[in-house]
Amino acid sequence: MKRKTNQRSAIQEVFLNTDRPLSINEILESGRRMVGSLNQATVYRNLKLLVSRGWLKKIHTPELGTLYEIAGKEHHHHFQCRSCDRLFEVSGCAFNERSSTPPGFVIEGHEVYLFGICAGCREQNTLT
Amino acid sequence: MKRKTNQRSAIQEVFLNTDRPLSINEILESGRRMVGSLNQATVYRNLKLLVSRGWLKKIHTPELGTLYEIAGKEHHHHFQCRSCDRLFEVSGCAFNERSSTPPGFVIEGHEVYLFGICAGCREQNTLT
DNA sequence: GTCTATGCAAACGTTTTGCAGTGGG
DNA sequence: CCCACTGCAAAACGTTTGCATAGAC
Repeated sequence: MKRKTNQRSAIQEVFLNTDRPLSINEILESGRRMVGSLNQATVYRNLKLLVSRGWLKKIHTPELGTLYEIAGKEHHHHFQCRSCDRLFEVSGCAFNERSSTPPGFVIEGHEVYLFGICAGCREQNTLT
Repeated sequence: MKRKTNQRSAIQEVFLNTDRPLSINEILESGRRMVGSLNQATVYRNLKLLVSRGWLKKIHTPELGTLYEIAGKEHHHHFQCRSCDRLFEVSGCAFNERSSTPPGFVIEGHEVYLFGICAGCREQNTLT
């Protein structure tokens, strides 16, 4: 049915070696270090496949565009640093779904995006 | 410096007449009812201007693409109905920023996206 | 040997830009 | 009368698709 290819394995490897959501270009660049011929179209096709398999999750942000992360992790949210423009994972959840539900609505899930300055950037600014 | 044009006024009018975030096409269609010649490029240019002025806010969702809403409203969040695919405003906020802050990070704001079934769609399904 | 997955290039939808002309101040 | 703003068309960008071929099984 589905064949195992070096390209797809490389793409999955890229995700297993990171702890934050990745952009297409980051995936393509890292993947090419493993499979030199790796093509953009192949990346797109495999990302779509892996999302439909439930292995990956798609994330959107206004500034960073589309990012992907491994699905099935523990419930968590995301933090976007407005200095280095990277998206980090934030563990835990301080959101109360029930108390936010408007009357008559059925809530099936939620996502939270935090933004500010990450620890690394904050340190650099302090030093200056 | 900045001139007042019928096109820009029409676009602002569109937002003042709605209570939910709008897509480019919704803005274009409604705007054309006021200024027939209204062009897509003009809409894009004015949306960008109004965002940079802080009059509008840009919102992104994976399924609905880019939407715009008036900025400066009371703090609120958004609910996306996975049946009718519309984005609603949800008042109030059940999110605790402080308890979600990873050590060393500085949080400046947050956004919450809820998804599920809106009251209208739920009613229809019940009737069936 | 079969048939899926790949690489390449063309196509696509959305957003941006260059340019000549319109119209607000 | 000036120059910001508009409309139009072309360009740019991210993503998808058609097709011939490489390579997994």
